[in-house]
Amino acid sequence: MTTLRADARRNREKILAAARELFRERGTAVAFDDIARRAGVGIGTLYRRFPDRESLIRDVTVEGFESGLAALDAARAAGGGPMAVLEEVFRRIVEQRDHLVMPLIGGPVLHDERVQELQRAIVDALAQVLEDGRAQGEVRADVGPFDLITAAAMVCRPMPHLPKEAAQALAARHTAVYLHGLRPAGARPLPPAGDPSAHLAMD
Amino acid sequence: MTTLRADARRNREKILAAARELFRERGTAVAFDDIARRAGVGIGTLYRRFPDRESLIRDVTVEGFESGLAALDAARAAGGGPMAVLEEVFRRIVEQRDHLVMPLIGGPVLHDERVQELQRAIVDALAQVLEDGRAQGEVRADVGPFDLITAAAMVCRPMPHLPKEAAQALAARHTAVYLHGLRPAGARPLPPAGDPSAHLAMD
Amino acid sequence: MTTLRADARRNREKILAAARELFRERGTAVAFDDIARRAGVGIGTLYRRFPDRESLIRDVTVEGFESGLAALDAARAAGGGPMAVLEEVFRRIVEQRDHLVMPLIGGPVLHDERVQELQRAIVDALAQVLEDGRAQGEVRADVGPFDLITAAAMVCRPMPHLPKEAAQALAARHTAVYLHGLRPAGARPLPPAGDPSAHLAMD
Amino acid sequence: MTTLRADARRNREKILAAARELFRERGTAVAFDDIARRAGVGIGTLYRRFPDRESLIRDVTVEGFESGLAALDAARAAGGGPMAVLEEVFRRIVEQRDHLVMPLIGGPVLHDERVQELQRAIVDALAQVLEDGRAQGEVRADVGPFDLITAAAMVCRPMPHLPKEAAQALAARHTAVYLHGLRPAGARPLPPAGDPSAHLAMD
DNA sequence: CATGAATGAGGGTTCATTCAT
DNA sequence: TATGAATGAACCCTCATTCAT
Repeated sequence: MTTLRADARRNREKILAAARELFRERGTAVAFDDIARRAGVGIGTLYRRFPDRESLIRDVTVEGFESGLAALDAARAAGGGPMAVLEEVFRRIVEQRDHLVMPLIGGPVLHDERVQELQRAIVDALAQVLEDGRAQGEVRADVGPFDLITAAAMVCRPMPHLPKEAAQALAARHTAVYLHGLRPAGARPLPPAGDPSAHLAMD
Repeated sequence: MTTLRADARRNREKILAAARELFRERGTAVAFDDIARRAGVGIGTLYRRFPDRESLIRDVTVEGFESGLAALDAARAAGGGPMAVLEEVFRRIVEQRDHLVMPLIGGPVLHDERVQELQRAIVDALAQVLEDGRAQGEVRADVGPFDLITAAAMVCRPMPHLPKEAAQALAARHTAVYLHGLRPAGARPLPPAGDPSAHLAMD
Repeated sequence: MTTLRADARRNREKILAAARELFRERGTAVAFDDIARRAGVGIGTLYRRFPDRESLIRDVTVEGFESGLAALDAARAAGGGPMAVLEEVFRRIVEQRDHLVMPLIGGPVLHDERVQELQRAIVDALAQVLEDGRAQGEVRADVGPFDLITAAAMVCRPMPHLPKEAAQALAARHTAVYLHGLRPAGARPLPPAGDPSAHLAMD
Repeated sequence: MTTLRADARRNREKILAAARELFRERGTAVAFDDIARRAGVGIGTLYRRFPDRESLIRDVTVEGFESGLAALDAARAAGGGPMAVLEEVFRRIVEQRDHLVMPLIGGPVLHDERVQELQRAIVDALAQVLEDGRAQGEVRADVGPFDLITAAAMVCRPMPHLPKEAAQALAARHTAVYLHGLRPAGARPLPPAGDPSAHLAMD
């Protein structure tokens, strides 16, 4: 996969875009024929590029992670206190939620190297933000990066029977309440977390 | 469905139990043969009792709603302030989360009468709890029953690649933060909700 | 498979007959759809009865062995000296050669119990005939049962590009020369055989 | 095919070698991709050199015939009586049997000119050997060149489930008995042959 | 009523063949 | 000329559904 011929590269992009849409609309079990049709390529091309469903899911997942990490970087670059950063991250994520396939913690995709690399970058950045938040008294101390990843995955998960706007509104409201819940005032400690770092993947 | 023969009734229960388990393990698209096998009945029997997938999903959904409503009633009966009631409801729900198929707002199941009846009962009870919460200054004013239903559905959704305990821990932590976010102090207003009552269903 | 329903049994026979024909016409890689069509059953029925190609090949093989054993028994029952018995066996086999799927020595089917049982019966019967032949000076001493099985398999193998009569004539002529070669007069010893009993299967 | 560029010629040889191996290992229906891969050329190159499967089979067949003819010539050159010649021919053939794709009588390849030319040369040479054999009383009179070609094809056919040595041993033993059967002493006449010259081809 | 056999539509996958690079 | 990407027909197999026992 070092360098792909120009047309092959274009096809790869079209397939990934189609898969992302259809995964969200109908789940990751969607028919390969349909993905190929929407991408405008032959079924054989899809199989040449992605020999099995797992590899397609993997690559869509990687893209989701990359978007998430980009949102995080952008939010931090925009400045503001730690809470403002978190709000901005989630605003961006919810905004794109139906172009995103946000991995949940755990699953086979975890074994992929690129996925792990992205995961680590995200965990590190979030840990930093949370650390700042704690230092400035804006964020409760018992919340960790995996809680935030879980929350992001939850509000990104498809709600197949709702119109896009309704789903987005519900996700935004849920997010707002959750973020408000991150503030320390009067908080009782959270239940223990186990070791969430053992898992990270798509739904 | 007025009165079923004793053995027929037993079969119905076995099928529903098997479906509930398999829906959670592998999704609602699971093969009917497998449901029949796990239930220990013939495939013909399954079809006699549930002529199509929709009707099976519907009945499992109804059971989920009934559990939710029961949890709600039990929590209210246990007494305590409104916030204590909500905490107790969610504690019960998370506890049973992998025996529950919790419907999200919206979807075809909405057209069923029994489902609507349960939905209304749940909405009414939640509205009452929230009303009390507002009156006592424990709960922010801009949260409605559908936000809570959404939250409950979210934390109940399957996380197929995680061991039960890990999923339950994540759900409990998420719930705790969310509930803490329901308190009014320092809250900024939520984004608008549209009309969520137009939808109610399973994932 | 203890007792099959009457119609299921009939279908099984039709499938086996179709498979036998098509295996001979086009090889064991023939399309399952075609087998089902020729048998006059649905593809699903074929799969229910024979979950994979191996099991279908196995059962056709068993039938081939059974025919071979039957030919052997009939020939021995018909009486005559050992050489007359062998001639009669091969005459019968060549006669039915295009209804037969004659296993060659070696292959995965060997692991099947029924196949091994038939193999042993055939080997024993042939060993007896050869023993008699040796005793009466009609058959050379260095030929064993596996040589005869090999010869039978060879003359039964399909010759796809020849009309049935031409194939049968060539097989009959080859057989006649081979059997003539079994007589001891002037024979030089055969090359060593290794351990042929380690193998037995279809082509 | 007048004169091929040096590298093109090399490619042609590599493809033929790969095809010969794979035909024997997995049959003539083997995937073209696999042949190209084993030959170390692109699939396009394979198609440029052999526009269809038939032409590839034809050329492998021609090579088989050429080897057979060479074995025949070498055996005759080695001298000895007619029977010694036949024994030497078959010894050589069996020895190389798993590098040989030996055509059976009949089939589409027959229409190729080079194939017919080789066939005629082989038939003529065998006829001569048999004629000598008859004259010297070493070979029965009712055997013709096509019987020998059939025998050679039979003992060369792949036995996919047997290790090379086992297959070779069985073939050598079968050949020895068959050749012994060619001697006239006490022979009963063979069944009639039809007109075998109407057919000649690969399995 | 319960059972499980039969059916065939549809989705998964391979591979022969063409064609752009 | 060599390459390998793209294509789609054809085969494999599962499974929802019907129906005979």
